[in-house]
Amino acid sequence: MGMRESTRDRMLDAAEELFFSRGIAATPVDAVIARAGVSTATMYRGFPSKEALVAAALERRERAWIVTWDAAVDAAGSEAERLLAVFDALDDFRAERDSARWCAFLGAAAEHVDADEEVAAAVRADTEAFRIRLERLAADVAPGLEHELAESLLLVISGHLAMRLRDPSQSSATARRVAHAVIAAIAQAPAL
Amino acid sequence: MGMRESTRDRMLDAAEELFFSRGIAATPVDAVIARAGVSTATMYRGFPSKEALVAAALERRERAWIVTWDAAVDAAGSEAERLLAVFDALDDFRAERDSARWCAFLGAAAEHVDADEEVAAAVRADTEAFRIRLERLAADVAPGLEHELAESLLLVISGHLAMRLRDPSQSSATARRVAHAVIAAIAQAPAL
DNA sequence: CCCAATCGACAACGCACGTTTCACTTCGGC
DNA sequence: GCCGAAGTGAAACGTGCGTTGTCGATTGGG
Repeated sequence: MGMRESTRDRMLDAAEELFFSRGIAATPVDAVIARAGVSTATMYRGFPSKEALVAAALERRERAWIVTWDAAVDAAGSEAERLLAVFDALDDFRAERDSARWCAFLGAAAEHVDADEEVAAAVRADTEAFRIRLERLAADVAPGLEHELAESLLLVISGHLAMRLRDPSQSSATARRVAHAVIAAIAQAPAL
Repeated sequence: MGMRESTRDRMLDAAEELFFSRGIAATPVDAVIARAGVSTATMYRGFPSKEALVAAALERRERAWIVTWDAAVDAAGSEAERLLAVFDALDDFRAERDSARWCAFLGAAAEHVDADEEVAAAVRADTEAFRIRLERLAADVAPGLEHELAESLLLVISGHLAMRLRDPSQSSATARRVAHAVIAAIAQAPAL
């Protein structure tokens, strides 16, 4: 019933590269199959549907993103720098793969509006994981206000990713500057 | 060659409501036609293609958004309040129409990745108009730094809209707070 | 009142895409 | 070397959708 790991990897590689750079709806299953060098039957034996393939690709990307993020946080110094390291991770992640011109989860959320429970669940899981990790880092910078700070930073990061959707070459400098202002405002004036 | 104005309006009403709430690709032309109470032939006599209909709906929405935004700016007091009025306008715009649960232009950008010149042009035009109007308002708050401030606020607004994509009921409070911090940081420390 | 423009109803075409099936071949552990 | 699992290649199906065409009814300005 299963499929060989190398085959599965090739399929997910192709799915990631095509779905998340050209768009999910705009990429036919045939294109993924051709890119992976796999037959139609093989794909449908490994994944029940296109949607399942999309969800699997999203989940694998989520795990890869966490690894990149963790590495950037570990490389940072102060608590504030560890919090801002998410922008380094964003840059690293984009540099590593062509398909990360913009956020796959943002794109998936925009394409699958109210439908597709499997994909929607992956998007929700990503957002939640993101928020929780931000809160953990924010607690070291602004104890007691980590919820507020994390929510604000989540908005800044989403804004950066949304800007990238229109202009994929956009640097993270503006986002970093905004994030810095937010951290300063919350950390320096905790009574605000 | 033309079409009666009332017919065109009904078509654009239906297009806006369906395309921008359910998604463009997920909405067949038939659905728009049915909703507008119009025949297939009539629609294709007025618009050469689905893409043209989408572009026309985007352009009309752009104009409506500008009206809402202007009204909110005029209702505001100080220069800083006039700059922050964009969030009031965002709330007003969403309250006025169901289809404004999230940003139509953000959604269109996500769905039409590299293709569709007509739609892409409308998205670019919206982003540019947005930036220019923000710069004009920002010039009164932080003279000489209006480009920097406008770019930051554009990011904050995009972030708010992206968050709404995942949770359409999200209020603009967080975005407003972040925007306030950005304005304070740039206006109070112009040498930064 | 008339005529031309506009519109509605409906059928049809063509195509692209997701999915299934089938007959056959290759791979890999026992 | 055997045998089941995994993969190939190609064809086919069903369907949904964008688009076109026809034709009779409706409309509205001169």
